Amino acid sequence: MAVTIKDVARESGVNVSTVSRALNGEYGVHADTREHVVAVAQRLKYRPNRVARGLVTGRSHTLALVVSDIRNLFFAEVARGAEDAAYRAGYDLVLCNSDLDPEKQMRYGQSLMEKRVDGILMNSVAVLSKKQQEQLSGLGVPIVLLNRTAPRGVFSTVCADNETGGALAAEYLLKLGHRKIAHLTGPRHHGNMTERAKGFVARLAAARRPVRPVLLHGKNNFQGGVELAQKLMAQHPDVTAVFAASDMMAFGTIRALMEAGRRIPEDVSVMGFDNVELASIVHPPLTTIHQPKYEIGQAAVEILLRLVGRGEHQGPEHRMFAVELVERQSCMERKA
Amino acid sequence: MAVTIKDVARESGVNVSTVSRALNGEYGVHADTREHVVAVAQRLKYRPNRVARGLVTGRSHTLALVVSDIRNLFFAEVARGAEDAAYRAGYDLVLCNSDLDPEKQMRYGQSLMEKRVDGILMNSVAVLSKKQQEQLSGLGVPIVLLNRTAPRGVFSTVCADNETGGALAAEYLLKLGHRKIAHLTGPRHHGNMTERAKGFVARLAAARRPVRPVLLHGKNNFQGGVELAQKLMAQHPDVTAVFAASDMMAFGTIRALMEAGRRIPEDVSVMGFDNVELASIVHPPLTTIHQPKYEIGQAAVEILLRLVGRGEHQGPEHRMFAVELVERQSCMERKA
DNA sequence: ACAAATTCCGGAAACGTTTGCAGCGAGGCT
DNA sequence: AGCCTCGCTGCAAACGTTTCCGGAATTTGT
Repeated sequence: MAVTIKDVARESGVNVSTVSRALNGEYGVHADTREHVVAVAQRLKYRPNRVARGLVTGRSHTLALVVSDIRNLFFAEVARGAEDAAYRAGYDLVLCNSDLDPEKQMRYGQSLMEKRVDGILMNSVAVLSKKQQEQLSGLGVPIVLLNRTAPRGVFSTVCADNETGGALAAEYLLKLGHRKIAHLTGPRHHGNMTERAKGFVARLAAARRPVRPVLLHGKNNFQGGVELAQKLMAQHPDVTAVFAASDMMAFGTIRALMEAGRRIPEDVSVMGFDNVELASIVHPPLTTIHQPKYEIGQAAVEILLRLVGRGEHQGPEHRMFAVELVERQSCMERKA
Repeated sequence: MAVTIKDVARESGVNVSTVSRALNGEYGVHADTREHVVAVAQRLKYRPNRVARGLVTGRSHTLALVVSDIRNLFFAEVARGAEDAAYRAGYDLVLCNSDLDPEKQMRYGQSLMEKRVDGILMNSVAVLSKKQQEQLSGLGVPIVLLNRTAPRGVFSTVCADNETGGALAAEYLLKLGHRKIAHLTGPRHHGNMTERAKGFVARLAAARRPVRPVLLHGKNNFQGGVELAQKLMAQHPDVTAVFAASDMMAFGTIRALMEAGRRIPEDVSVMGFDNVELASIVHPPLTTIHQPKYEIGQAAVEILLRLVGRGEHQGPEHRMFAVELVERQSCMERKA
């Protein structure tokens, strides 16, 4: 059906190997013949079959991105950064949604392996058992994770400086004079969020007059924010500031607080984390910690590309991005 | 390196062809030998090389999704629906961001072709020239579009009933008593949005006392909404209701209106289209037209799968989803 | 009990590339 | 003038599967 390298070879009167070399710009083929072959290939609209090439070279020129849910704005940004970088390098990016389901995650790992992807970009392996993690790393394909992981040394990692992000939030709230503070965070095994919490409570504890925040765990999405905020109001009605571990959770807490008649920021200050586009859109505009999502995705595939470059994966690479506080209107000084 | 079918064959004392048949569950292999082969394969942790298989079968078990930008919430939803459906069928989904750039779009088409994807899910070909469109359809791979397209018959399509969506919006605003109405829409060649506009103005014109809305074209995102709203206030300060062609644009117009001191919905009613999750989150909660984004993505790959099923692509399929008005708090009756 | 049909399995071609190796001619060096 | 080198090209193997075809073994039918 399609025109193959053989057709080009026949049509231009040379051997397929010559065609291959000419088209791939290798040394050892005369300029004239190369020109001729290229011309014929163009005339025939020859398109190399990358599957066949992949079979012999062992490289598929494909990367995979497995996230919990692409509808999460954070991952959408990361995905865009990753895809752009992959595109520039001539790689494709296959998208996988794991919902953080261990079984799904492993099945994706297997399937991607069978398809011989050259590298995998994964948001977390925290939900996997030790054995499953080893199984993954034993797949022989470089993997970069989107959070710092416990067993450093096996996987590469790219992430924001979550810990100082948490510290920044604490500092800011402290500066505003808040003393009754809560932190609404995600599931317990969520690496990035635990780091945010860690930095947050550490900084609060290190204050001249230390404060111990209320800590609540829940789902990392809008609904989770709503639920946690309701719980918070029931259990600790006196908090004046809450730091949510993600913008989506912050949106949820704002919603719940408002519905309960609290004003933001007059009655309670709310902070988020991520700085998604919507953070500047909602009302009130959300004060939050910015992390460079697009750049994270980009950096991740760059690392991946380097890793696949040097055959057997050398030592993993790690990269951490700085975060910064972006001050908007969801926080204010504690009223005296 | 990896264990191949030959290893399994040698280890289990049968021919590779038998292994292949046994593992693929074909007829013509004794139950005992199949069992044995399967056991050996499992013991050796054999994973078939899908690249090799793809080379001979001509099927890569891969679909592609090319959207303008995955960060667009609409596409993120569609992508999730598509990926879920693909996953269920054992297919992979490669993600491409075109920015609606014709060149990028064509390059993706070529590249995906070379990789022998089995089908392509594309949001629009409107920016492509006639010739480019033919080139795409001549690629020999089924393509389904996310909007109704002019030259019906070549591509399959899946979309919401944008036209009656527009009509619903008109009807609603009319019912609320509005007479000075504006419609903020996207770029002129945006298929779905022109349909929305069409339904909208048609319904307004069909009213007992027909009204002709102000029509403004701009970018389909938050910033576009801001700009259009500003322009609108300058040119037609007397409008009492605006229908934005997407939720993101609606968010932008709300922002611009509020900053100009207008109250929503007391001074001006605002409607959107899409019903993204955020629509219920922002303040005020946005009245909008719901379209089933997830289901659209899902349906699109289902069609694709059917199309690749029957080898040479038969006639294209078309599917349209119903929309519905979801009433929240961004609209109210025109004050007498 | 013999022909025919059926079941099971092995051999080998094929898919479309890349790539190591060898051959061949021409040109440079001594 | 002979030899070596070097640039260019063809040949063929290899990548890991699937699948067509034919043969052997077994079952069925009469």
